Amino acid sequence: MPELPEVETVRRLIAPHCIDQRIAGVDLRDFAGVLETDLPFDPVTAMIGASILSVHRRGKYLLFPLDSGLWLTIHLRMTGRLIVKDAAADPIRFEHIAIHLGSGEDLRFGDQRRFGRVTLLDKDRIDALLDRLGPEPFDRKLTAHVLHERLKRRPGSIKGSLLDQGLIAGLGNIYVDEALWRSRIHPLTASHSLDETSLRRLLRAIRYVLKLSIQNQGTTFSSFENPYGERGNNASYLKVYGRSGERAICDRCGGPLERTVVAGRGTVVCPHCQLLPVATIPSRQQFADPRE
DNA sequence: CATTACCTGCAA
DNA sequence: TTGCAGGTAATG
Repeated sequence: MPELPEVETVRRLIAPHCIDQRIAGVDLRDFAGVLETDLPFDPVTAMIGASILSVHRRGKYLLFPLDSGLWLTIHLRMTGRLIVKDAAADPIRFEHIAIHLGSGEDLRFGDQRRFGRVTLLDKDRIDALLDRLGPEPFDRKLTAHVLHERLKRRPGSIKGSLLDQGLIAGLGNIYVDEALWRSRIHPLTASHSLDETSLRRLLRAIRYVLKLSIQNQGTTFSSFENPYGERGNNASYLKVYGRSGERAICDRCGGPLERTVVAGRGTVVCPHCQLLPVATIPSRQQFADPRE
């Protein structure tokens, strides 16, 4: 579910419910492993009584600095949901943790696939975590020139690079495919072969597709819900992601869209608009034994 | 680099 | 019944 626009949507909607709220209690349910910490004390005890100072997003992480100096972080991974509920409300589907706030409301975390994590970190650990992430896509210091410097000696496909949170933080499979379509770059293009002009187009496209989706409160494909249980409205604005199959037609040239696998992920391209340049990353299909 | 593992539900 | 899913870390 959640890439940068979905996580940002969650952040914006939960922030007014969380800021300056004291954590009155924490309930773990069937899956206690959802709450992780490296700290040498019990995270539940450490959270109770602390107040949430603010709600930030960095890449796909939600960050809650507490007045105790510790930081609560939440990563939704694939199917995590963060829902605001009255404390008396029934558990949400796949609920794993409820954070009771002083207001009488709860922040409920649920996750069908149990990949998501809630963690409690100290300053050093949060710094280490954030240091691993590349720049935010909207960071003004992130320019085509900077991207070029970082990509020009990098192996692998541009799609693989864009999915790497250490290069640029917050993109996932949906918005990588969308940005590549919009900038007419084939996902298999070798990262190092893109010149600054192409990267300027790519960066503009990344910002465009992210901003559009944030305006639409994110993309709901199957499971994403905002903290009030509502769907995002961005799916109908997608040009390629999820549009493989029969009459999936490129909005630009009218040709058929094509589904492949790049960087291990399902990928949709317009093979006409997104020209495969000379320098590409060999794909498994290209070298597959024809006898197979 | 690709593949596997982590989990579960759902559509084909 | 199989394969696939919006993510990421670990492994080969």
